[in-house]
Amino acid sequence: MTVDQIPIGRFSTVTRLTRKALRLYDKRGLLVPKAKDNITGYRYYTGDQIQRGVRIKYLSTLGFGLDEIAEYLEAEDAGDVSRVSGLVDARLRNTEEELLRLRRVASLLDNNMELMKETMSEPLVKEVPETRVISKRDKGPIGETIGRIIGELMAVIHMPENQANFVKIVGPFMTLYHDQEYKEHDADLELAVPITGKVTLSDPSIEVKNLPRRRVASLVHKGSYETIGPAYAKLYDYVVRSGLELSGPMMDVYLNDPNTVEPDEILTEIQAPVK
Amino acid sequence: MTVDQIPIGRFSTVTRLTRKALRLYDKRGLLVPKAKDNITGYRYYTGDQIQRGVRIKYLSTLGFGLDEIAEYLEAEDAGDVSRVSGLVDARLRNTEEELLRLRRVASLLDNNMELMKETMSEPLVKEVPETRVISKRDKGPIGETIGRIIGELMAVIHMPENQANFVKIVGPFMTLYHDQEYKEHDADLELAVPITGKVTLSDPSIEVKNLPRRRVASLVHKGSYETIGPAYAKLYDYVVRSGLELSGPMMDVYLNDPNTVEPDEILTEIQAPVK
DNA sequence: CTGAGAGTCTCCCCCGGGGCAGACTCCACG
DNA sequence: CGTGGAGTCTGCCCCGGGGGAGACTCTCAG
Repeated sequence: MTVDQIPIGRFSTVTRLTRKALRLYDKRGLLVPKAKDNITGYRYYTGDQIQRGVRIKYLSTLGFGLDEIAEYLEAEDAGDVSRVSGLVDARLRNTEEELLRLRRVASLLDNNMELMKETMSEPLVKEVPETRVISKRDKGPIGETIGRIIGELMAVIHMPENQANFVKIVGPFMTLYHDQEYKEHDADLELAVPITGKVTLSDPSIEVKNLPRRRVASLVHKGSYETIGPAYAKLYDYVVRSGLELSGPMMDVYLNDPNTVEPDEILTEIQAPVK
Repeated sequence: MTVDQIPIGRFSTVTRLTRKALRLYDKRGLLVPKAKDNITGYRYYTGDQIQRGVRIKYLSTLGFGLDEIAEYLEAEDAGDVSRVSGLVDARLRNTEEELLRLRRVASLLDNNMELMKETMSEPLVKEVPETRVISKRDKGPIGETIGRIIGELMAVIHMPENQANFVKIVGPFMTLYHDQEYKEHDADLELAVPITGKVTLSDPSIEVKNLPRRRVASLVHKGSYETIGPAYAKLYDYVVRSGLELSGPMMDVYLNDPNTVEPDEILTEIQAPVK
């Protein structure tokens, strides 16, 4: 069947994958042409490979990465329905997060910069008393990880034993940034929330402890997290001008609930520990 | 002022730009540390540079590329309001397109693959008569370019002279893919729409001509463009099985208006010219 | 049979950084 | 004054391809 000797250009038009992509998939082992003339190096695909090519293209427009696509196709061929739908669910969740983010971005671009003035309070230095908190420290991509850990802490607090012991949240959630630099994808984060009551812990990575009394420079920012930049700059400027020195991890304190409040009504207190 | 000797780690926390990003911006000339110890290579930033860093971070979360950011900041410093708002508008348009696309993707992921069956007609071979069209051929990113050219053609058709001469659209828009392979970012496209009446042309790149009579293998696909893959595969399979040979650019014919109809009701006819 | 034009090959640099290795440097403490 | 740990440096490979160069090959027409 000479019909089944499809060169890359033709295969490209029918699968709507670019040549560049096809060569890459060949190298990665994702879609290897059935025949390759190893004198000239020409790739020749067969008719059966079109299905796989189309599948790959589709999954790729849905936003799957190449490794995920390989896994997906493998699971599909093996009839492993749960693995397939797990991958789809994960992708759907990512897509929806991205949608939320882009909506925020679009609204910022739309009423451009208007709201950026006067969206923060004046910085001040204050004393924060010792606080009993439940907390967990972990590493990961900054946004997801914060959400995930908050969920885990909430789960512990709402366990029947703890509810029976009247464990209660008595202050806002806060994030401690333990890195000495800003990281986005592998940040070292600690989430903490003030509580009362006798807590039973099951997960060893979650602990109850006292955040020590500390002096902080602090400032409250109003608006979505994307616009928090100037607040950090202002707080730092204030610290330097006051002749103070930073002495510990920065903290974000979530004064209201970002999930229930409009994005531009979100209140975040930034605390910078000083000596 | 030793205070103004800010090493990269500290500068990173206060601007929320990663070190990697800062080093890149240095190399690209976007944000060059005021001082660099050229024995040790250590970068030292100053307090004034924080503003610029914060600006860059903000623009970058809005989705601007580094070149655009440089242009934006330059225009902003020069007080060139129109250039700034031009950049913002362009970004907003891109963001909104991306939102539309992600919404389609999310809905595909949600009711996963259910609709993919029976969303295309059986392929057939037919004779298409010679047709008088107004058309324009151009290169560019596939999605945008199609939209743009359609807009240009519509503008010509709706010019007063042409309306006075009863120029009318008498058939669906169609795209001819002139590349011998699939391209995404620099596709060679021709948009055409059947018309009647005596047309006055102003733009030399737009022409009125006859699409010659031709024999095509054809199939109608129902659904958003992301799911069109299997239709191409099926049509190609049909062509090969029928012992036919492809002989010209593939065409997409838009049987209804993608902008007014629900995404999964979109009808696209695919035509593959055969000998 | 030969040439031209179309198709294909590999290699290299680009985006906007992330992750890591190996080497160097800074600062504070003893 | 030395040393250890934290901070920083450069350089390399990775993502998922896009763009282009320079060389080779295929096929069709004369």
